[in-house]
Amino acid sequence: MFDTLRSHINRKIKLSESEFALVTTFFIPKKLRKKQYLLQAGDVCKYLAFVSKGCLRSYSVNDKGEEHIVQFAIEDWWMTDLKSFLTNEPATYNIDALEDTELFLIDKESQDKLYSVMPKIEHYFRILLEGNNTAAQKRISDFISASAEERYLNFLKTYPELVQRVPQSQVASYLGIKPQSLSRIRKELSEKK
Amino acid sequence: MFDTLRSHINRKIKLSESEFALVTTFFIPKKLRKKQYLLQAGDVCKYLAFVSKGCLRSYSVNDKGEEHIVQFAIEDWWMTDLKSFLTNEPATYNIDALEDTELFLIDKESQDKLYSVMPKIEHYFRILLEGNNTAAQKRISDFISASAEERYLNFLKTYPELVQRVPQSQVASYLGIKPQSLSRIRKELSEKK
DNA sequence: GCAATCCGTTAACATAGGTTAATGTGTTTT
DNA sequence: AAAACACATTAACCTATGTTAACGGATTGC
Repeated sequence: MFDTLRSHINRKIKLSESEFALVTTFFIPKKLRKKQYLLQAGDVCKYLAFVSKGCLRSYSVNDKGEEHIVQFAIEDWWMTDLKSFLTNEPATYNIDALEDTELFLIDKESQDKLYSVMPKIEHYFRILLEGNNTAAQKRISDFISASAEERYLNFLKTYPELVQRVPQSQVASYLGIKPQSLSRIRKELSEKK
Repeated sequence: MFDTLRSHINRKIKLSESEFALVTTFFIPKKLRKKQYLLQAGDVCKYLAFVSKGCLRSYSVNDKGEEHIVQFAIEDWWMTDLKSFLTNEPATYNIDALEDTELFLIDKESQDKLYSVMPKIEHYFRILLEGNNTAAQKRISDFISASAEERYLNFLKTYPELVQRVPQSQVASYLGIKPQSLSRIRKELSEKK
């Protein structure tokens, strides 16, 4: 049941059978159908989610109704609206499923309790957060200094699995451009080479 | 000497006098003159730096020689090239001082040792990383969905101190636009209202 | 105190990406 | 099987931001 989570945690820290058995008691399994929400903007984000199978996206919707994808999460990724999760403020992002998806959820209180009964888990999340920070840094760097075409090429290189799995319009949204523009960029790229 | 660091840490966790005295032994004080480098791209980033006084910036330089500011750090902020610091790979960013600056430095081994002798410090950094992640999320969100004008207004609101302290051209670089464009945007804003 | 440099402004022109709208195709719903 | 929908493509036109270049005031260095 918790195999995916277990092997992900074991890649960063070492836990015994019984320690991991204890860890699992803090998580709630949950399945989402394609298009189903895990979180809607305005609600408080109560859970941090580990994707065991499937694909999620988090996105904002502005006053014109335009969606902008902030993050994708496939197998072995964690997803939440971190700010809302940490502060209990209403979420600014929506999270929903791009495919039928299986998750393990943990709420903030359980997580804090887990930290205190098993400090190695805080260590695990600290390492995870470091990785997230470097990835975010990279993405910001890209937005500051790269053109849409360069960002698309970087995306292809960094997340080749995702390109196969999510509609092109969703990739465009993640890159901060319109689907028509991505289509044009792809055409130009194919003409170049 | 370590007052600024102490009060910053004490805002997140509680340390006794003697605990904090131990913590300080892990840090190296350092002063930088304006324009002096803390890190040059290509070198390995050995230190995580706490700004006690002054102002740093981290930035990339592309093949055309254009600089793009990834982050500012004033009093009470931490600065590093996180990826290089964690992996010992050559840094992709430069870090230098925009003002005469006073720092406390810690290297990776010292930090890891500090985590093990004082787990509360790992807790402190975990909380710090969470805050960093939410700020990065916000900035990415801004790049995906906001115009240069909106990003500038957000910057004014979020970092009013910085607008006073750093040259406008540096703010433009942080926003991902050219100084001339920021100048034009400011003009349009002043005409509107 | 003078020269050099940095910094912000402005303006004319260029371009990447947005907008609108039409078309085709495959997929879901009924 | 038909209708409705989701998704990608293309094209003509529009706009925000980039580019190049010139100017002037302020600051820094000698």
